[in-house]
Amino acid sequence: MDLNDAFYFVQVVEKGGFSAAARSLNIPKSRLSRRVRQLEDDLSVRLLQRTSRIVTTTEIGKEYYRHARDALTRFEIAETAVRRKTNTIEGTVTLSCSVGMAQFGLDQILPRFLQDNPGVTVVQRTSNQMEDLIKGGIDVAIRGHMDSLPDSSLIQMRLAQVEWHLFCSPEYLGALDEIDDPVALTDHPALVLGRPGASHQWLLRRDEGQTASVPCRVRFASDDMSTLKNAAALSLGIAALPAYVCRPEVEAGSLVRVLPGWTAGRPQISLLMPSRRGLLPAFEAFLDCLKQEMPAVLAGDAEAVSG
Amino acid sequence: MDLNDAFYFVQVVEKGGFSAAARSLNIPKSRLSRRVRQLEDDLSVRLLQRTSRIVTTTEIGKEYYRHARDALTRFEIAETAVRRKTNTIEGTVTLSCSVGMAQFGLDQILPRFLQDNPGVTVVQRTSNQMEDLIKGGIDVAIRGHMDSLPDSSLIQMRLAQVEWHLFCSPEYLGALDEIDDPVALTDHPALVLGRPGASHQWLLRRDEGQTASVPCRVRFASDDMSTLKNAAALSLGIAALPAYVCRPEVEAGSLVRVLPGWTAGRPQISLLMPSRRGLLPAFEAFLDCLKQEMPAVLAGDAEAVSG
DNA sequence: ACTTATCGTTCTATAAATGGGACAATGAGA
DNA sequence: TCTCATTGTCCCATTTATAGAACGATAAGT
Repeated sequence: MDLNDAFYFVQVVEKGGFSAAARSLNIPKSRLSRRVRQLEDDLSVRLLQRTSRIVTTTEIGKEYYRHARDALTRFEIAETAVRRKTNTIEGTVTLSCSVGMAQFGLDQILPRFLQDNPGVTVVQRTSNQMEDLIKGGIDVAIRGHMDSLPDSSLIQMRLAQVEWHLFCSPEYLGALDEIDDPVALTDHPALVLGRPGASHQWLLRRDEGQTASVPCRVRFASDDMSTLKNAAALSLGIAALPAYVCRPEVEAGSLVRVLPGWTAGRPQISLLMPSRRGLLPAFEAFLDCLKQEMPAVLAGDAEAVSG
Repeated sequence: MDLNDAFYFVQVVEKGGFSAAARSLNIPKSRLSRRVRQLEDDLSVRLLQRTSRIVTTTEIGKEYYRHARDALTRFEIAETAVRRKTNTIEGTVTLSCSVGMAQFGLDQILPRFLQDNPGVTVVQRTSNQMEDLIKGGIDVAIRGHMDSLPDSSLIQMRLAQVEWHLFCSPEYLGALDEIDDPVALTDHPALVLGRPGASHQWLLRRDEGQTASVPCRVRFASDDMSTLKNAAALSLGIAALPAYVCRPEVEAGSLVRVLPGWTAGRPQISLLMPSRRGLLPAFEAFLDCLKQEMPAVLAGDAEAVSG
């Protein structure tokens, strides 16, 4: 059963003949003749009676026509629904990101995007574990990573490069006095993101390329950057965190940077998506928004903070 | 837009993958892969996200699926409606025949056929003019004709051969006494079927092959055989009519045959239909019924009358 | 009774879709 | 960690459908 044959048949019925339908569809009438006959053979029934001049629909042909016309209308609805979403900026974008990225990067960008694109729905799924995009039905993920991501079938796009710095409270820094040597931080209490092993160390790098590995004492480990910031502000130790995450506290004076000139990592922030094919305008608008806004929110201001 | 692609897509969604759908449909998966991709290209949108292991439906793919599934169900309904009629004896048969055939041949056959086939509807259209079957949406026509019918795209089937005889009332015959020579009928008042010209004549033929052309005087011309019979029974003249038409009156004694041994024509009764392709069981049952019953009703009994 | 235009069908070189295997990627199970 | 089975995609010889002209048939116009 070839569904297109039903379409051709419906056209012939509606235009009142093979030639008229052929003109209307801009296809050769030989095709119509062949396909309609094929449909009749498949159904083992005559749908049209034809002479060389006129075509009429048999009783059963009329019945088939009614149902087929109905079915075709549904297909048109299906197509229209899709085309509307491919022509207007609307639909749903599902985003995966880390909790930190959600709180300190996207919290500014997403509301603005939603305001600018009233037709778009955004579903944000925060998780500190990298999820399977395709299994999870995720359109796009934002991830930070130090080295280049492992090969996969996913499309990758670089969004920004951010810097991690060491932060502590002004009081804590005062106790340290003006230190300039990473070694001086050895065995200081560390406020660590994630689940560190038994031993932990800060991997620092100076602008000139000089590196230092500073062993430290894990005082507090958490998945949550907010809590780490608070712990640092309460002088519980030194936290390695993205610069953009701590910017408000640095400006407010509740946190200060330790060892300016040394970074605690320069991860790449990348965007991952399953495919580049057939992107909805809503999705492309979302990508454009991220590509435009993220560098300013993350890296650009991070430099401002470090300066 | 290839509607089959939508079908393939729906199958892939429902079976949860290309391979599963391919197994289910017993088609190579390469086709599914290609056709679904074609559909996505046509719609300029991604409907499925795929890795080498799993397939998930995108948001817009889900929406398209719902509508397409709906449309496909309608197509299934369309096909089922047809298949039911091709598997069971039901439907409508439209029949065209002359008024005389309706009154004196089919009046016995059609009610019996309708009783035997409760699912079948018969539409009878009586007319003494040959109608265009295809224009009129007529499935089958029954026509009498003397010579072979002109070539046409119609299918022809011989049903029976009938005899026309000359009839008059017993009183009228009594007045004639036992005539045996057609010439004796010259200028008798004729009760003529149809629209005769200024002059009219009976074309008679004897069993042995002898022929005679008898000029007569048109006293009454009508399209209606019933009226002609009545006119003959009222001794208004001599009518040439099909034997089967006058059988009841002959048996009742209100009409007698003039010149037994001479016939006033032996027209062929034929069945005409637009095509032999894709006949419904209901229609075939109708044909079978006619082929079986007509000879008995027309020719068989006509011979019995003439014997 | 002509001609002319148009109808649906048929024919055949050409273009397009197909099938089946090869392939890389990826989970499951050992 | 290392098979091994299975996933979806890609490739290319083969099959299939197609386009366009030719065709016979049929109304309409003259």
